Amino acid sequence: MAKQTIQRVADFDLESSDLEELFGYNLKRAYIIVQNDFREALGQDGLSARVFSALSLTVKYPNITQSELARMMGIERSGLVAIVDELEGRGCLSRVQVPTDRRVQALVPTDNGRRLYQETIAAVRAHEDRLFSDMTESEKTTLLALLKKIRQKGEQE
Amino acid sequence: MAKQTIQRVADFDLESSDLEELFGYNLKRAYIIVQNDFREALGQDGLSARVFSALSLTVKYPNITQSELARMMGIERSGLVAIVDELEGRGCLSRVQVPTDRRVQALVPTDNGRRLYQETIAAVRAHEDRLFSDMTESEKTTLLALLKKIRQKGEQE
DNA sequence: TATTGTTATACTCTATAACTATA
DNA sequence: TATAGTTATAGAGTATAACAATA
Repeated sequence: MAKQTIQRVADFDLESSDLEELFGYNLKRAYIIVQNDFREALGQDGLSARVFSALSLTVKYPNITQSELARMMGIERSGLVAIVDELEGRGCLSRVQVPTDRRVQALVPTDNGRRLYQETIAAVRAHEDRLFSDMTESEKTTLLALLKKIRQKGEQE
Repeated sequence: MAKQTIQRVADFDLESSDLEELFGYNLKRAYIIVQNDFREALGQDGLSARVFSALSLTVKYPNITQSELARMMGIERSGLVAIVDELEGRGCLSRVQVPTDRRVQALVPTDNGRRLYQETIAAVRAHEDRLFSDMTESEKTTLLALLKKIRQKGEQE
């Protein structure tokens, strides 16, 4: 059972690891928890986080192009193809030819896509409400503001 | 140039997307920024975040086993093999037979491993200090506390 | 029976590079 | 020349399932 080792680790637990003071480590651990809960909440054939994000932005900005969407999501154009394929396959949006520029395909949400989005955003909010139920409103507001501050700093550079 | 679309997106930018209010989305975006900066800061042949974490815990808890380490890092045992292989390949630790339980191989940091760890943790702290330089001490403390609160909640379940 | 370390394997997410059709 | 969408491909990082050795 390697009791010695387990014992010693427990003894040292009082002084925390260097990792516990790092933002990167804590962000990752927190993110994994939220993401796993997201997946469980949306179930077997629910949307993945990235597909949900793409649907959200398409519903918000109908006729958005894939390049614009990629830029907003912070990923490469090429990575969006599979995401849009999935949303098109689920009947959530159409790729529509734009007469003024035939290179572009505007993404247009269908009624079905809008309906699925409303259902999904409700489920996502319920999952976050539950997972963050032990935070006060003030703590939640602060946390969001600080996360956005990191994003601003990162996007400056 | 699909000016219409770009124009409309810009117009709507005033009211923010639903995603901006979600913890999952903001955590992911923030985490990606910190992680990319970590990679840049540590350079071409620097340690990856996960290898750095494993080294940190091995230095802190010499003689830890791989199973314990996996548990602490929140990943599967099998995933640790490649990480420990890399650290062994870099001469940062040894797998040592434990006489009392011959299934176990204790991870023992070498002097070289401890030296690399000290160099790396200094570089990591410098990277985080720089990246978070526009936050006050109070904001940083609050952010860490709130991230830990998410972790506690997640690990309860 | 259960656990440790390990291998094989597959899946998700992402990036890079090159292609095509347009502009 | 440059851009939009696409394909092919590769690389992290992770999980699951099974195995041998050992408890």
